[in-house]
Amino acid sequence: MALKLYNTLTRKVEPFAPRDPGKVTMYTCGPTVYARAHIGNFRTFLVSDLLRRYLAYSGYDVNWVMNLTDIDDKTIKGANAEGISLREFTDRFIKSFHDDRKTIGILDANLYPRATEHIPEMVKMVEDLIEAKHAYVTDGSAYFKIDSFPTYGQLARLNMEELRVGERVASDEYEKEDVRDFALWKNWEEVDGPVGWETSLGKGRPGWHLECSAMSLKYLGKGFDIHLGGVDLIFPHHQNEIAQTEGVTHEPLARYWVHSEHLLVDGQKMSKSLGNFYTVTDLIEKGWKPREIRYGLLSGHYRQRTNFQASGLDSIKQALARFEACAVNLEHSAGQGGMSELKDTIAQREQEFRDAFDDDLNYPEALAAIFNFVRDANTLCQDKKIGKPEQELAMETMRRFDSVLGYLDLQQETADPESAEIESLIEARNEARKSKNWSEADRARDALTERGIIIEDRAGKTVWRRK
RNA sequence: GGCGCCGUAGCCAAGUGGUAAGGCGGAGGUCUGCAAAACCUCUAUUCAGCGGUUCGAACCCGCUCGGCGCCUCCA
Repeated sequence: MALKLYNTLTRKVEPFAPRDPGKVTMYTCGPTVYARAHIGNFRTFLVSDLLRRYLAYSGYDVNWVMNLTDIDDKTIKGANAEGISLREFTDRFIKSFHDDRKTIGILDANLYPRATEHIPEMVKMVEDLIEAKHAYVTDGSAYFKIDSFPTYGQLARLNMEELRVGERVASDEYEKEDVRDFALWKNWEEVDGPVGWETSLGKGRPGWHLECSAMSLKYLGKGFDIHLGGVDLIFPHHQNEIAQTEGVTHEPLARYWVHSEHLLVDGQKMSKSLGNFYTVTDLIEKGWKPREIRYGLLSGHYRQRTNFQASGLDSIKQALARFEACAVNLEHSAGQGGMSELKDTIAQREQEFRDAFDDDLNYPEALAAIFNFVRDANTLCQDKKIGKPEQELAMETMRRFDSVLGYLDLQQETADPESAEIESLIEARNEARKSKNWSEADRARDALTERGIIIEDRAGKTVWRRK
Protein backbone atom coordinates (compact mmCIF):
# COMPACT_ATOMS: atom_id res chain seq x y z
CA MET A 1 0.00 0.00 0.00
CA ALA A 2 1.19 3.48 -0.74
CA LEU A 3 0.24 6.76 0.86
CA LYS A 4 -3.31 7.98 0.45
CA LEU A 5 -4.48 11.39 1.60
CA TYR A 6 -7.87 12.96 2.06
CA ASN A 7 -8.10 15.85 -0.37
CA THR A 8 -10.44 18.64 0.67
CA LEU A 9 -10.77 19.63 -2.97
CA THR A 10 -12.42 16.34 -3.94
CA ARG A 11 -13.63 15.27 -0.49
CA LYS A 12 -12.08 11.89 -1.11
CA VAL A 13 -9.13 9.87 0.09
CA GLU A 14 -6.84 9.73 -2.94
CA PRO A 15 -3.61 7.89 -3.76
CA PHE A 16 -0.75 10.31 -3.36
CA ALA A 17 1.52 10.87 -6.34
CA PRO A 18 3.89 13.84 -6.30
CA ARG A 19 4.34 16.24 -9.19
CA ASP A 20 7.97 15.20 -9.56
CA PRO A 21 8.79 11.56 -8.79
CA GLY A 22 10.61 11.14 -5.50
CA LYS A 23 10.16 14.78 -4.50
CA VAL A 24 7.39 16.33 -2.47
CA THR A 25 6.64 20.02 -2.22
CA MET A 26 4.47 21.17 0.67
CA TYR A 27 3.28 24.51 1.98
CA THR A 28 1.79 25.17 5.39
CA CYS A 29 0.03 28.36 6.39
CA GLY A 30 2.09 29.45 9.35
CA PRO A 31 1.44 31.77 12.27
CA THR A 32 0.43 35.41 12.26
CA VAL A 33 3.16 36.79 14.45
CA TYR A 34 1.30 39.25 16.66
CA ALA A 35 1.37 37.10 19.82
CA ARG A 36 2.86 33.87 21.03
CA ALA A 37 1.26 31.03 19.08
CA HIS A 38 -1.09 28.81 21.11
CA ILE A 39 -1.26 25.03 21.24
CA GLY A 40 -4.11 24.97 18.73
CA ASN A 41 -1.79 26.58 16.19
CA PHE A 42 0.87 24.07 17.07
CA ARG A 43 -1.47 21.15 16.63
CA THR A 44 -1.82 22.17 12.98
CA PHE A 45 1.91 22.67 12.56
CA LEU A 46 2.48 19.31 14.22
CA VAL A 47 0.29 17.63 11.61
CA SER A 48 2.47 19.13 8.89
CA ASP A 49 5.54 17.96 10.77
CA LEU A 50 4.12 14.46 11.05
CA LEU A 51 3.33 14.30 7.35
CA ARG A 52 6.73 15.66 6.44
CA ARG A 53 8.44 13.13 8.72
CA TYR A 54 6.44 10.25 7.29
CA LEU A 55 7.18 11.33 3.73
CA ALA A 56 10.89 11.43 4.59
CA TYR A 57 10.60 8.01 6.23
CA SER A 58 8.97 6.78 3.02
CA GLY A 59 11.96 7.90 1.04
CA TYR A 60 10.76 11.17 -0.41
CA ASP A 61 12.90 14.24 -0.68
CA VAL A 62 10.67 16.85 0.96
CA ASN A 63 10.69 20.58 0.38
CA TRP A 64 8.55 22.21 3.05
CA VAL A 65 7.75 25.91 3.11
CA MET A 66 5.91 27.60 5.95
CA ASN A 67 5.07 31.28 5.78
CA LEU A 68 5.16 33.83 8.56
CA THR A 69 2.38 36.41 8.37
CA ASP A 70 4.07 39.54 9.64
CA ILE A 71 1.68 42.10 8.17
CA ASP A 72 -2.03 42.28 8.96
CA ASP A 73 -4.39 44.30 11.17
CA LYS A 74 -3.18 42.71 14.38
CA THR A 75 0.54 43.08 13.77
CA ILE A 76 0.08 46.72 12.74
CA LYS A 77 -2.05 47.43 15.76
CA GLY A 78 0.42 45.75 18.10
CA ALA A 79 3.46 47.53 16.72
CA ASN A 80 1.79 50.92 16.69
CA ALA A 81 0.46 50.46 20.20
CA GLU A 82 3.99 49.95 21.45
CA GLY A 83 5.38 52.60 19.21
CA ILE A 84 7.95 50.28 17.68
CA SER A 85 8.52 49.22 14.12
CA LEU A 86 6.50 46.40 12.59
CA ARG A 87 9.76 44.57 12.08
CA GLU A 88 10.82 44.84 15.69
CA PHE A 89 7.37 43.81 16.89
CA THR A 90 7.05 40.76 14.67
CA ASP A 91 10.66 39.63 15.17
CA ARG A 92 9.80 39.03 18.79
CA PHE A 93 6.98 36.61 17.98
CA ILE A 94 8.87 34.92 15.20
CA LYS A 95 11.50 34.09 17.75
CA SER A 96 8.95 32.73 20.23
CA PHE A 97 7.35 30.71 17.45
CA HIS A 98 10.66 29.06 16.62
CA ASP A 99 11.53 28.51 20.26
CA ASP A 100 8.21 26.78 20.90
CA ARG A 101 8.20 24.71 17.72
CA LYS A 102 11.69 23.45 18.42
CA THR A 103 10.65 22.61 21.95
CA ILE A 104 7.95 20.23 20.74
CA GLY A 105 10.10 18.69 18.03
CA ILE A 106 8.76 20.32 14.89
CA LEU A 107 11.67 19.94 12.53
CA ASP A 108 12.96 22.88 10.52
CA ALA A 109 11.08 23.64 7.32
CA ASN A 110 13.25 24.42 4.33
CA LEU A 111 12.09 28.01 4.32
CA TYR A 112 10.07 30.44 6.46
CA PRO A 113 9.31 33.31 4.10
CA ARG A 114 7.95 36.54 5.56
CA ALA A 115 5.16 38.43 3.85
CA THR A 116 6.88 41.79 4.24
CA GLU A 117 9.87 40.51 2.29
CA HIS A 118 7.70 39.70 -0.73
CA ILE A 119 5.89 42.95 -1.41
CA PRO A 120 7.15 43.20 -5.03
CA GLU A 121 5.98 39.67 -5.81
CA MET A 122 2.56 40.46 -4.39
CA VAL A 123 2.25 43.74 -6.25
CA LYS A 124 3.18 41.97 -9.47
CA MET A 125 0.47 39.39 -8.85
CA VAL A 126 -2.14 42.09 -8.29
CA GLU A 127 -1.08 43.79 -11.51
CA ASP A 128 -1.39 40.52 -13.37
CA LEU A 129 -4.84 39.95 -11.88
CA ILE A 130 -5.96 43.43 -12.91
CA GLU A 131 -4.59 42.75 -16.39
CA ALA A 132 -6.52 39.47 -16.49
CA LYS A 133 -9.71 41.31 -15.43
CA HIS A 134 -9.89 39.34 -12.18
CA ALA A 135 -9.27 42.45 -10.11
CA TYR A 136 -10.10 46.14 -9.98
CA VAL A 137 -8.96 49.19 -8.07
CA THR A 138 -11.21 51.51 -6.08
CA ASP A 139 -10.01 54.36 -3.88
CA GLY A 140 -6.45 53.07 -3.88
CA SER A 141 -7.40 49.53 -2.87
CA ALA A 142 -7.44 46.50 -5.15
CA TYR A 143 -10.09 43.81 -4.92
CA PHE A 144 -10.50 40.40 -6.43
CA LYS A 145 -13.70 40.17 -8.42
CA ILE A 146 -15.15 36.82 -7.46
CA ASP A 147 -17.69 36.85 -10.28
CA SER A 148 -14.74 36.54 -12.64
CA PHE A 149 -13.78 33.19 -11.14
CA PRO A 150 -16.54 30.66 -11.90
CA THR A 151 -15.47 27.98 -9.43
CA TYR A 152 -15.22 30.40 -6.50
CA GLY A 153 -16.58 28.67 -3.40
CA GLN A 154 -15.76 25.18 -4.63
CA LEU A 155 -13.14 24.31 -2.01
CA ALA A 156 -15.58 24.90 0.83
CA ARG A 157 -18.59 23.66 -1.16
CA LEU A 158 -20.21 27.03 -0.80
CA ASN A 159 -22.83 28.14 -3.22
CA MET A 160 -22.08 31.83 -3.60
CA GLU A 161 -25.58 32.55 -4.86
CA GLU A 162 -27.13 31.26 -1.66
CA LEU A 163 -24.83 32.92 0.81
CA ARG A 164 -26.61 35.00 3.35
CA VAL A 165 -24.97 38.14 2.25
CA GLY A 166 -25.02 40.94 4.74
CA GLU A 167 -25.23 38.91 7.91
CA ARG A 168 -21.54 38.32 8.42
CA VAL A 169 -19.99 40.56 5.85
CA ALA A 170 -18.40 43.72 7.13
CA SER A 171 -20.47 46.66 6.01
CA ASP A 172 -17.71 49.25 6.10
CA GLU A 173 -16.10 48.10 2.87
CA TYR A 174 -18.75 49.74 0.73
CA GLU A 175 -16.32 50.76 -1.93
CA LYS A 176 -16.24 47.20 -3.24
CA GLU A 177 -18.28 46.45 -6.34
CA ASP A 178 -19.65 43.36 -4.66
CA VAL A 179 -19.57 42.81 -0.91
CA ARG A 180 -18.22 39.31 -1.47
CA ASP A 181 -15.12 40.56 -3.27
CA PHE A 182 -11.98 40.41 -1.15
CA ALA A 183 -9.04 42.78 -0.76
CA LEU A 184 -5.78 42.16 -2.58
CA TRP A 185 -4.21 45.46 -1.67
CA LYS A 186 -5.37 47.86 1.02
CA ASN A 187 -4.99 51.59 0.70
CA TRP A 188 -2.97 53.22 3.51
CA GLU A 189 -5.10 54.57 6.34
CA GLU A 190 -4.42 56.79 9.32
CA VAL A 191 -4.44 53.88 11.78
CA ASP A 192 -1.65 52.18 9.84
CA GLY A 193 0.72 54.83 11.09
CA PRO A 194 4.23 54.27 9.74
CA VAL A 195 3.30 50.95 8.15
CA GLY A 196 2.90 51.05 4.39
CA TRP A 197 4.69 50.53 1.09
CA GLU A 198 4.87 52.96 -1.82
CA THR A 199 4.18 50.85 -4.87
CA SER A 200 2.73 51.12 -8.33
CA LEU A 201 -0.60 50.35 -6.68
CA GLY A 202 -0.20 53.34 -4.42
CA LYS A 203 0.76 53.52 -0.76
CA GLY A 204 -0.69 50.67 1.20
CA ARG A 205 -0.21 47.07 2.20
CA PRO A 206 -1.14 43.61 0.97
CA GLY A 207 -4.35 41.81 1.84
CA TRP A 208 -3.96 38.74 4.00
CA HIS A 209 -4.47 36.03 1.40
CA LEU A 210 -2.07 37.37 -1.17
CA GLU A 211 1.18 36.44 0.55
CA CYS A 212 0.48 32.71 0.41
CA SER A 213 -0.32 32.84 -3.29
CA ALA A 214 2.78 34.85 -4.12
CA MET A 215 5.19 32.94 -1.92
CA SER A 216 3.99 29.42 -2.62
CA LEU A 217 4.19 30.14 -6.34
CA LYS A 218 7.64 31.66 -6.01
CA TYR A 219 9.18 28.89 -3.94
CA LEU A 220 7.25 25.78 -4.92
CA GLY A 221 6.04 26.59 -8.40
CA LYS A 222 2.85 25.85 -10.25
CA GLY A 223 0.80 22.90 -9.10
CA PHE A 224 2.92 21.98 -6.11
CA ASP A 225 1.97 18.90 -4.12
CA ILE A 226 0.42 19.52 -0.73
CA HIS A 227 -1.07 22.61 0.85
CA LEU A 228 -1.84 22.33 4.55
CA GLY A 229 -3.58 24.38 7.18
CA GLY A 230 -6.33 24.32 9.78
CA VAL A 231 -9.94 23.68 8.74
CA ASP A 232 -10.87 27.26 9.46
CA LEU A 233 -8.66 28.36 6.60
CA ILE A 234 -10.63 26.44 3.99
CA PHE A 235 -12.84 29.46 3.58
CA PRO A 236 -12.08 32.15 2.83
CA HIS A 237 -8.29 31.99 3.01
CA HIS A 238 -7.53 28.97 0.88
CA GLN A 239 -10.36 29.64 -1.51
CA ASN A 240 -8.96 33.10 -2.06
CA GLU A 241 -5.46 31.76 -2.55
CA ILE A 242 -6.83 29.48 -5.25
CA ALA A 243 -8.62 32.34 -6.97
CA GLN A 244 -5.54 34.56 -6.92
CA THR A 245 -2.99 32.01 -8.03
CA GLU A 246 -5.13 30.30 -10.61
CA GLY A 247 -6.31 33.62 -11.93
CA VAL A 248 -2.70 34.19 -12.93
CA THR A 249 -1.37 30.71 -13.71
CA HIS A 250 -4.52 29.02 -15.05
CA GLU A 251 -3.28 25.87 -13.37
CA PRO A 252 -4.31 24.24 -10.09
CA LEU A 253 -2.50 25.89 -7.19
CA ALA A 254 -1.86 22.62 -5.33
CA ARG A 255 -2.60 18.96 -6.01
CA TYR A 256 -3.72 17.97 -2.51
CA TRP A 257 -5.35 20.12 0.17
CA VAL A 258 -4.89 18.74 3.65
CA HIS A 259 -6.73 20.33 6.55
CA SER A 260 -6.40 19.47 10.20
CA GLU A 261 -9.34 19.70 12.56
CA HIS A 262 -9.23 22.00 15.50
CA LEU A 263 -7.99 21.20 18.92
CA LEU A 264 -10.42 21.30 21.81
CA VAL A 265 -9.07 21.91 25.27
CA ASP A 266 -10.90 20.14 28.09
CA GLY A 267 -13.77 19.48 25.70
CA GLN A 268 -14.27 23.06 24.67
CA LYS A 269 -13.07 25.53 22.15
CA MET A 270 -9.96 27.15 23.50
CA SER A 271 -10.54 30.68 24.69
CA LYS A 272 -9.02 33.04 27.16
CA SER A 273 -12.34 33.62 28.89
CA LEU A 274 -12.77 29.90 29.59
CA GLY A 275 -9.33 29.75 31.10
CA ASN A 276 -8.30 26.92 28.81
CA PHE A 277 -6.02 28.91 26.54
CA TYR A 278 -2.46 27.62 26.59
CA THR A 279 0.81 28.24 24.86
CA VAL A 280 3.66 25.74 24.82
CA THR A 281 5.44 27.86 27.39
CA ASP A 282 2.40 27.82 29.68
CA LEU A 283 2.39 24.04 29.66
CA ILE A 284 6.12 23.81 30.31
CA GLU A 285 5.58 26.07 33.30
CA LYS A 286 2.80 23.78 34.48
CA GLY A 287 5.25 20.91 34.49
CA TRP A 288 4.64 19.32 31.10
CA LYS A 289 7.70 17.92 29.38
CA PRO A 290 8.14 18.74 25.69
CA ARG A 291 7.42 15.28 24.42
CA GLU A 292 4.35 15.03 26.64
CA ILE A 293 3.00 18.14 24.95
CA ARG A 294 3.82 16.69 21.56
CA TYR A 295 2.08 13.42 22.43
CA GLY A 296 -0.97 15.17 23.81
CA LEU A 297 -1.39 17.46 20.84
CA LEU A 298 -0.89 14.71 18.30
CA SER A 299 -3.20 12.12 19.85
CA GLY A 300 -6.17 11.47 17.66
CA HIS A 301 -6.54 11.47 13.91
CA TYR A 302 -5.74 14.79 12.26
CA ARG A 303 -9.20 15.07 10.66
CA GLN A 304 -10.90 14.50 13.96
CA ARG A 305 -11.33 17.12 16.61
CA THR A 306 -8.81 16.22 19.25
CA ASN A 307 -9.50 16.90 22.86
CA PHE A 308 -6.44 18.03 24.78
CA GLN A 309 -7.04 17.45 28.44
CA ALA A 310 -4.93 19.12 31.04
CA SER A 311 -5.85 16.22 33.32
CA GLY A 312 -4.50 13.71 30.82
CA LEU A 313 -0.89 14.30 31.73
CA ASP A 314 -0.53 11.22 33.95
CA SER A 315 -1.89 8.95 31.26
CA ILE A 316 0.51 10.46 28.73
CA LYS A 317 3.47 10.12 31.08
CA GLN A 318 2.68 6.44 31.57
CA ALA A 319 2.33 5.78 27.85
CA LEU A 320 5.64 7.46 27.07
CA ALA A 321 7.31 5.67 29.96
CA ARG A 322 6.50 2.43 28.14
CA PHE A 323 8.66 3.46 25.20
CA GLU A 324 11.44 4.47 27.48
CA ALA A 325 11.23 1.30 29.56
CA CYS A 326 11.41 -0.79 26.42
CA ALA A 327 14.63 0.90 25.37
CA VAL A 328 16.06 0.35 28.86
CA ASN A 329 14.95 -3.29 28.82
CA LEU A 330 16.68 -3.84 25.50
CA GLU A 331 19.81 -2.15 26.75
CA HIS A 332 20.03 -4.36 29.83
CA SER A 333 18.91 -7.58 28.27
CA ALA A 334 21.40 -10.37 28.70
CA GLY A 335 20.19 -13.09 26.37
CA GLN A 336 20.92 -14.55 23.00
CA GLY A 337 19.57 -16.24 19.94
CA GLY A 338 16.25 -14.54 19.22
CA MET A 339 17.19 -13.01 15.90
CA SER A 340 14.64 -14.79 13.73
CA GLU A 341 11.80 -14.05 16.13
CA LEU A 342 12.87 -10.43 16.39
CA LYS A 343 13.00 -10.10 12.62
CA ASP A 344 9.51 -11.58 12.36
CA THR A 345 8.02 -9.12 14.78
CA ILE A 346 9.80 -6.16 13.19
CA ALA A 347 8.50 -7.15 9.77
CA GLN A 348 4.97 -7.49 11.06
CA ARG A 349 4.82 -4.38 13.21
CA GLU A 350 6.55 -2.15 10.73
CA GLN A 351 4.09 -3.27 8.07
CA GLU A 352 1.25 -2.33 10.40
CA PHE A 353 2.94 1.00 11.07
CA ARG A 354 3.23 1.77 7.34
CA ASP A 355 -0.29 0.60 6.54
CA ALA A 356 -1.60 2.90 9.23
CA PHE A 357 0.23 6.01 8.08
CA ASP A 358 -0.40 5.21 4.44
CA ASP A 359 -4.10 5.27 5.21
CA ASP A 360 -4.47 9.04 5.42
CA LEU A 361 -2.03 9.37 8.30
CA ASN A 362 -3.84 7.16 10.76
CA TYR A 363 -1.66 8.09 13.66
CA PRO A 364 -3.62 6.29 16.43
CA GLU A 365 -3.37 3.03 14.52
CA ALA A 366 0.33 3.55 13.88
CA LEU A 367 0.82 4.08 17.58
CA ALA A 368 -0.97 0.81 18.23
CA ALA A 369 1.53 -0.94 15.93
CA ILE A 370 4.39 0.53 17.90
CA PHE A 371 2.91 -0.43 21.26
CA ASN A 372 2.56 -3.95 19.90
CA PHE A 373 6.20 -3.89 18.88
CA VAL A 374 7.13 -2.69 22.37
CA ARG A 375 5.26 -5.60 23.91
CA ASP A 376 6.89 -8.08 21.55
CA ALA A 377 10.34 -6.68 22.26
CA ASN A 378 9.74 -6.73 26.03
CA THR A 379 8.64 -10.35 25.79
CA LEU A 380 11.82 -11.26 23.92
CA CYS A 381 13.84 -9.52 26.62
CA GLN A 382 11.98 -11.46 29.27
CA ASP A 383 12.64 -14.72 27.43
CA LYS A 384 16.35 -13.86 27.32
CA LYS A 385 16.42 -13.81 23.56
CA ILE A 386 17.96 -10.39 23.12
CA GLY A 387 21.74 -10.37 22.77
CA LYS A 388 24.05 -7.75 21.35
CA PRO A 389 23.06 -8.08 17.66
CA GLU A 390 19.36 -8.32 18.51
CA GLN A 391 19.65 -5.28 20.74
CA GLU A 392 21.18 -3.25 17.96
CA LEU A 393 18.54 -4.27 15.45
CA ALA A 394 15.69 -3.59 17.87
CA MET A 395 17.04 -0.16 18.81
CA GLU A 396 17.55 0.71 15.17
CA THR A 397 13.87 -0.17 14.60
CA MET A 398 12.79 1.98 17.52
CA ARG A 399 14.78 4.89 16.15
CA ARG A 400 13.20 4.41 12.74
CA PHE A 401 9.71 4.53 14.23
CA ASP A 402 10.74 7.53 16.23
CA SER A 403 12.00 9.38 13.19
CA VAL A 404 8.29 9.77 12.44
CA LEU A 405 6.90 10.10 15.96
CA GLY A 406 9.63 12.30 17.38
CA TYR A 407 9.39 11.31 21.04
CA LEU A 408 12.79 9.86 21.81
CA ASP A 409 14.40 12.88 20.20
CA LEU A 410 12.89 15.05 22.86
CA GLN A 411 14.42 13.22 25.78
CA GLN A 412 16.49 15.60 27.79
CA GLU A 413 19.90 13.99 27.65
CA THR A 414 21.48 16.67 29.76
CA ALA A 415 23.28 15.39 32.82
CA ASP A 416 21.22 15.58 35.96
CA PRO A 417 22.88 18.01 38.40
CA GLU A 418 22.21 15.68 41.31
CA SER A 419 23.31 12.52 39.58
CA ALA A 420 26.50 12.04 41.60
CA GLU A 421 24.57 12.30 44.83
CA ILE A 422 21.87 9.94 43.58
CA GLU A 423 24.43 7.44 42.37
CA SER A 424 26.10 7.39 45.76
CA LEU A 425 22.77 6.77 47.52
CA ILE A 426 22.14 3.90 45.13
CA GLU A 427 25.63 2.60 45.83
CA ALA A 428 24.97 2.70 49.56
CA ARG A 429 21.74 0.79 49.06
CA ASN A 430 23.44 -1.86 46.99
CA GLU A 431 26.10 -2.30 49.69
CA ALA A 432 23.30 -2.86 52.19
CA ARG A 433 21.63 -5.33 49.85
CA LYS A 434 24.83 -7.29 49.47
CA SER A 435 24.97 -7.80 53.21
CA LYS A 436 21.22 -8.52 53.22
CA ASN A 437 20.56 -5.51 55.41
CA TRP A 438 17.08 -5.01 53.96
CA SER A 439 15.89 -2.33 56.34
CA GLU A 440 18.91 -0.18 55.54
CA ALA A 441 18.42 -0.84 51.80
CA ASP A 442 14.76 0.14 52.00
CA ARG A 443 15.62 3.28 53.90
CA ALA A 444 17.99 4.29 51.13
CA ARG A 445 15.30 3.66 48.54
CA ASP A 446 12.71 5.62 50.50
CA ALA A 447 15.11 8.55 50.63
CA LEU A 448 15.38 8.42 46.85
CA THR A 449 11.64 8.04 46.40
CA GLU A 450 11.09 11.15 48.46
CA ARG A 451 13.25 13.05 46.01
CA GLY A 452 11.17 11.79 43.09
CA ILE A 453 13.65 9.15 42.01
CA ILE A 454 12.41 5.76 40.90
CA ILE A 455 14.97 2.96 40.92
CA GLU A 456 14.84 -0.37 39.15
CA ASP A 457 17.11 -3.33 39.86
CA ARG A 458 18.09 -4.78 36.52
CA ALA A 459 20.34 -7.71 35.82
CA GLY A 460 23.55 -6.70 37.57
CA LYS A 461 22.77 -2.99 37.58
CA THR A 462 20.41 -0.54 39.26
CA VAL A 463 18.98 2.09 36.94
CA TRP A 464 17.15 5.21 38.04
CA ARG A 465 14.90 7.85 36.58
CA ARG A 466 12.97 10.84 37.71
CA LYS A 467 9.26 10.45 38.20
C1' G B 1 -31.52 29.02 5.46
C1' G B 2 -27.08 26.26 2.98
C1' C B 3 -22.82 22.89 3.61
C1' G B 4 -20.69 19.46 7.05
C1' C B 5 -18.90 16.72 11.51
C1' C B 6 -19.28 13.85 16.02
C1' G B 7 -21.71 10.35 19.89
C1' U B 8 -17.40 3.17 20.67
C1' A B 9 -15.45 0.27 28.00
C1' G B 10 -14.23 4.23 34.16
C1' C B 11 -11.11 7.86 30.82
C1' C B 12 -8.52 8.73 25.92
C1' A B 13 -9.03 6.62 21.05
C1' A B 14 -8.85 3.39 16.15
C1' G B 15 -12.09 0.53 13.26
C1' U B 16 -16.80 2.43 8.60
C1' G B 17 -20.31 -4.35 5.69
C1' G B 18 -17.63 -10.33 8.03
C1' U B 19 -18.28 -10.65 13.83
C1' A B 20 -14.82 -4.70 18.75
C1' A B 21 -6.86 -2.09 17.65
C1' G B 22 -3.97 0.50 21.06
C1' G B 23 -2.95 3.64 25.53
C1' C B 24 -4.33 5.01 30.64
C1' G B 25 -6.94 3.18 34.87
C1' G B 26 -8.77 -1.31 37.63
C1' A B 27 -8.55 -6.88 39.33
C1' G B 28 -5.70 -11.41 39.73
C1' G B 29 -1.03 -13.96 38.71
C1' U B 30 4.55 -14.68 37.37
C1' C B 31 9.34 -12.54 38.45
C1' U B 32 11.77 -9.85 42.75
C1' G B 33 14.74 -9.89 49.68
C1' C B 34 10.74 -6.26 49.17
C1' A B 35 9.82 -2.95 45.26
C1' A B 36 9.96 -0.91 40.35
C1' A B 37 9.75 -2.24 35.37
C1' A B 38 8.27 -6.25 32.40
C1' C B 39 5.23 -10.40 31.06
C1' C B 40 0.46 -13.40 31.37
C1' U B 41 -4.98 -13.48 32.31
C1' C B 42 -9.38 -10.71 33.02
C1' U B 43 -11.81 -5.73 32.47
C1' A B 44 -17.60 -3.30 25.74
C1' U B 45 -22.11 -10.36 23.86
C1' U B 46 -21.49 -4.68 22.30
C1' C B 47 -20.59 0.55 19.40
C1' A B 48 -26.54 7.30 21.71
C1' G B 49 -31.85 5.36 20.75
C1' C B 50 -35.56 3.25 17.40
C1' G B 51 -36.73 1.19 12.73
C1' G B 52 -35.06 -0.62 7.75
C1' U B 53 -31.67 -3.02 3.90
C1' U B 54 -28.51 -7.56 4.10
C1' C B 55 -26.83 -14.38 4.91
C1' G B 56 -24.31 -10.78 8.04
C1' A B 57 -24.47 -3.71 10.35
C1' A B 58 -20.59 -0.01 15.17
C1' C B 59 -20.06 0.49 9.87
C1' C B 60 -25.28 1.38 4.57
C1' C B 61 -30.44 3.97 4.64
C1' G B 62 -34.40 6.65 7.49
C1' C B 63 -36.08 8.91 11.83
C1' U B 64 -35.21 10.56 16.95
C1' C B 65 -32.12 12.37 20.96
C1' G B 66 -27.55 14.77 22.41
C1' G B 67 -22.89 17.62 21.27
C1' C B 68 -20.43 20.75 17.52
C1' G B 69 -18.04 23.27 13.01
C1' C B 70 -18.11 26.49 8.56
C1' C B 71 -20.97 30.21 5.53
C1' U B 72 -15.28 36.77 4.51
C1' C B 73 -11.18 37.67 12.47
C1' C B 74 -9.50 32.47 13.14
C1' A B 75 -4.50 26.74 13.19
